[in-house]
Amino acid sequence: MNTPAEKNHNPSPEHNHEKCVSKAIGTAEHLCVVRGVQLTPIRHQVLELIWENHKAVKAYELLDRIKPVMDAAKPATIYRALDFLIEQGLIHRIESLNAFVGCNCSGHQHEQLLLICKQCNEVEERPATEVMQALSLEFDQAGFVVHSKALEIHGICVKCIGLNDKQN
Amino acid sequence: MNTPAEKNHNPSPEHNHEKCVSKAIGTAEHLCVVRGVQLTPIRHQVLELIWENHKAVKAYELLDRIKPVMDAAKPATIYRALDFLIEQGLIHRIESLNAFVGCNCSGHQHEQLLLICKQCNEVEERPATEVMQALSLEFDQAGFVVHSKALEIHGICVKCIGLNDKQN
DNA sequence: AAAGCTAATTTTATATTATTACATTCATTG
DNA sequence: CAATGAATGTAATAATATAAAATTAGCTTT
Repeated sequence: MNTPAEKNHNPSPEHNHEKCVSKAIGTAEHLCVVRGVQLTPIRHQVLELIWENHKAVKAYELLDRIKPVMDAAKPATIYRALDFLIEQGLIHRIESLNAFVGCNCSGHQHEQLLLICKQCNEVEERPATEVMQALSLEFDQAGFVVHSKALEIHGICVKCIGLNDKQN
Repeated sequence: MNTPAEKNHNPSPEHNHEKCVSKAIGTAEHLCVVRGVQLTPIRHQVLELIWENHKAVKAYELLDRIKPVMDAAKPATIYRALDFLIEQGLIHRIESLNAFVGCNCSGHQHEQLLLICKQCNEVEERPATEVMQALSLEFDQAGFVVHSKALEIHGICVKCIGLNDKQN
């Protein structure tokens, strides 16, 4: 029998996460320079922790994980870093989990459809163009002026379905 | 100058709220009988409080509002009632606000698009059929099996836009 | 270098939201 | 009417998030 941790370790053979992270961090660094904002050590650290994987991560988990490196870290330390990263569009806040996840859509449409797997906790972002168009029509019909969207879907991702099937 | 409360009082001339509430409560009572579940006094009370208006309301606000009637009420009292009402599809939980709102779509597709006004705090539910269809396609493409959806849009509703325009 | 400015951080405290656990009571129904 | 499961009462605490004031670090202006 697998431990929960093992069960939730769900690598995709074709996914090179090292590359994925370095791209995300690189883009973040570049964007901050371009925008004249500071990706300070704390912010950089938090962003790296978030990018350790593609799973939704909680603020206090980040706090625990940053403490070995930054003993003085307090909730406010984390929340301020998260606020900054969200403002800069470098991470998403997942409202329905009170959690956070790295965003790899910087520069494009930032508000995407989030598919959140209950089993492995990984989050897939999808631009979902048709959905967004249908939403726009809906807003027009309602006369509603949008400021922000939370489009969060919970279920089981394709990788976990595959794993589950194999087990039977 | 208006007080915030006055500013946020935003009645629609064509909306008969008394009728609206009695319909919602009536439907709830009926559904609970049909389903063989108990709409106990506490649950009924909480449902009525939620239906006082169409605004998103917080759990601890409900707690404060129920105390005059039920002095013994504690957080668990409210959260248990809310859990029941959500299970029965009689209210929605608004994930991005940690708040709740009455649901008038019982019997139909329960998961609807929620348009949440930042100014008056009212929530409009919309079936948004085209959006839902586009979402289904997206899930199929992703191979994702959906358990639940949170589709929450924040912005300014058509009534508030009208009011704001008049003020200029 | 000193003074002044701003953004960022530290620190402490506290507010807000939600759950757990266990005792008790209530409502059926066998 | 006793047994059972559902609902409630109660206390404590966990989990999430923010506020506010003091301090620091890095600039820039003189």
